[in-house]
Amino acid sequence: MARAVQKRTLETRARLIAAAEAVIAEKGFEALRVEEVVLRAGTAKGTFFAHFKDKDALMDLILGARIDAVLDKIEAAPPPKTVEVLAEALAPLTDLMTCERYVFDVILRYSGAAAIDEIGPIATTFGRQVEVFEAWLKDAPFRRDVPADLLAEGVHAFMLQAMATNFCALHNAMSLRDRFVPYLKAWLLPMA
Amino acid sequence: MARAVQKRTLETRARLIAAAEAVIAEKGFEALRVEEVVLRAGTAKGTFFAHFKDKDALMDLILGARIDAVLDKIEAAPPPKTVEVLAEALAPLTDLMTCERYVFDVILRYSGAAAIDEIGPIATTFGRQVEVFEAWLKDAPFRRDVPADLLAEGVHAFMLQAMATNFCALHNAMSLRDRFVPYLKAWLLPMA
DNA sequence: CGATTAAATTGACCATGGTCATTTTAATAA
DNA sequence: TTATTAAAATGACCATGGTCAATTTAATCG
Repeated sequence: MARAVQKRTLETRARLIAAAEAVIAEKGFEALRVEEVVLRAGTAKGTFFAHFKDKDALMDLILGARIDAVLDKIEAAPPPKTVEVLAEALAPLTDLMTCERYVFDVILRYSGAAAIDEIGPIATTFGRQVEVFEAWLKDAPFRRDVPADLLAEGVHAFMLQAMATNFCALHNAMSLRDRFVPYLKAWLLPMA
Repeated sequence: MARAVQKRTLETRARLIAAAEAVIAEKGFEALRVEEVVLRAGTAKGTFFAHFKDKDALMDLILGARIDAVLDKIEAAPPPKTVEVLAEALAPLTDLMTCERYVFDVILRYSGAAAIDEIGPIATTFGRQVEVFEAWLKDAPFRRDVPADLLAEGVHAFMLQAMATNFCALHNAMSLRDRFVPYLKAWLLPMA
C-alpha cells in the first residue's frame, strides 16, 4: 500500500534546497557543488540524488521559482502601452536570466521538454512568459494583423535574441535594452 | 626562438579529429567520449587536451565546419524571393542544428563568445548566417521600413525560436517549417 | 507491544572530463 | 655529428556528477 510522504522527507528536501540557496548566495550559481550542498545539509550524497534527478534538476527548480516570482511582480504592474515601457517592464526578467552565463545556458537547456511528463519549472515559466506577453498585447496599441499569441512568441524570441547577443563580446557596445527596443519597434509597430 | 609547427603535430591533430568523426558517424554526437577518441587515434589523453582546450572545443570545431559547409551550399543557391522558399532554403541548416538535442545545446552555448579572442567556429558561423540572410533580404520583395541587418537578425531569432520550440513536447504537433513560416510572414511581410 | 514492510538514507564506488610534472622527440646551434 | 632546447606527447592523478546494494527509519498490522 502506498504510504504518505514522511515529514522527514520534506525536511531533508528543504535542507538541501536551503543549503543550495546559501551556496548560491555566497558564491553564485556557477560555483554550486553537490558535495558542498550535501555537506551543509548534513546528508549523504545519495540522498541528494534521491530528491533530485540530477544537479540540473535542482537548478531548474530554483531558477523556475525565481522566474515565477519575477513574473508575479511583472503581472501585478499595469500593462505597458509602448515598446519602451514594455522593454523596461521586462528588465527584471532579463536581469535574472542573464545574471550569469551559466544560468542563461541552463535556462535555455531546460526551456523545452522532450516529453510531456518532463516539463519542469523553467519550461513552465516559458509558457507563462508568453501568456503574460499575450495578455499585454491583446489590448495594447500595437499591430493587429497577426494573432496575439504569435505576437507574444515573437516578443519572447526577440527577448532571448537580445539576451544571447548581449553576452557576446562582438556586440557588447550596446545595452540589452538598446538592442531590444529596435526589435520590438520593428515587430510590434511595423511601418510606424 | 619560435619554432615552426611540426608535421607530427598536424598529423596527431588530424588523427584525433578523424577518430572523433568516426565515433560521431557510428554513435552520434551525444555518445562521443574523449577516452574513445584517444584510443582510436592512438594517443594519450593528455595529447587530446594539448590540441583542444576541452571536449566542447572539438565539438565547436566539428559543428562549425559542418555549418560552414551547409552555408556554402545555401549561398550558392539563388536568393529566395518568398518566405516559403526562404524557409525551404534554410531546411538543411535547421536540420543540422537540430539533428540532436545535445548538438543544439552546444551550438547555443557556443554561439556567442565572452571575449573577442574566444570567438570560435560556431560563433563565426552565426555571424555568417546573419550576413547570408542580409544579402538575401537586401533585394528581395520584403518590407523595407527597417534596415536589412535588423531584418536579418530577426530571421535568425525566429529560426532559433522555431528550432527550440520544435524540440519541446508541448508543441510537437507542428513541423518546424509550419512553425517557421508564420513567423517569417509576420516579420517580413507585415500587413500583407 | 513486537513483527513486517515500504520509504528514506547511506557511502563506497563508478564514469568521465580535465590537469600537470615528467619524458620523449625533433629542430636548431656549435 | 653532437649538444642544446623548445615543442609535443605521456599517463598517473584529480574533480565532480551520478549509481546502487545495503542499511536504517518509521508507518502499519496482528
